[in-house]
Amino acid sequence: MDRFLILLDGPWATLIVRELLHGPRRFTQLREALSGISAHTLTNRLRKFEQHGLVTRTAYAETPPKVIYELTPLGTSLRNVLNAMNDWGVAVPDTAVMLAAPAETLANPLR
Amino acid sequence: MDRFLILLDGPWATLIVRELLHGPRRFTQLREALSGISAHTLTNRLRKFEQHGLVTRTAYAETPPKVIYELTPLGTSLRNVLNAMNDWGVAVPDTAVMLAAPAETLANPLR
DNA sequence: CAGAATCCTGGTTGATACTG
DNA sequence: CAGTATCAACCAGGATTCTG
Repeated sequence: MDRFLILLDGPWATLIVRELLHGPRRFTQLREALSGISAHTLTNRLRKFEQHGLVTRTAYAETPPKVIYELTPLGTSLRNVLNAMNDWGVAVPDTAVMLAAPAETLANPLR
Repeated sequence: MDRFLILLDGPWATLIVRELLHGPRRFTQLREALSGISAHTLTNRLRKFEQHGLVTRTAYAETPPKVIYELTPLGTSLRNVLNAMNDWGVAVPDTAVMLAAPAETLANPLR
């Protein structure tokens, strides 16, 4: 599991893999799907994944150029973990996280 | 799932929750279990968890003082996700991750 | 024992401008 | 289209020192 934490470092890393679980994607497709991510960040994450064997990068020498990113079997094996995260996020009501702080603090005399 | 990524930010966050899944722990117990973590980091993560309702903090006014951290039901509900991570780490052979990098890295000095 | 206070580093991320 | 280059900000994390 330590390995998981190293490979999927940062908030975007996980989201990128999740997107690629839907199938091969082009660079621009990923940028659009992950609204808010910068080209800089997306490139860095993809390079890291590539180095660790999670994704493959295929470039086509056309004009305009086309690059396809695809999960390797290793990358695809992350599906279960990503699903578990998703299930948790769906199952937990918003109020549970949002309204948690104040009451706890008051119930605790020492602090 | 986005919420998961925000709450369990950084490598230590996940490891701390995993340790608390084994039961309530004292501050020092956590430090020993998570060899290498600084008091600074441990305190910060625990405070964040407390604010978001993942753990409860109970302080006993003794000498020496004693503080117990315990997962709330919300925190315990993370068990499935943590298990999924663990399963992945165990299932993936070391070689799959280790041998994917070196050639790429040397040929491609990104920085 | 369980922190708090302070200073500092490294890595992720963004913004912008530019290229094959 | 798919990046690269550069500058800069934020935050997790570490090291150290010091309390109640």
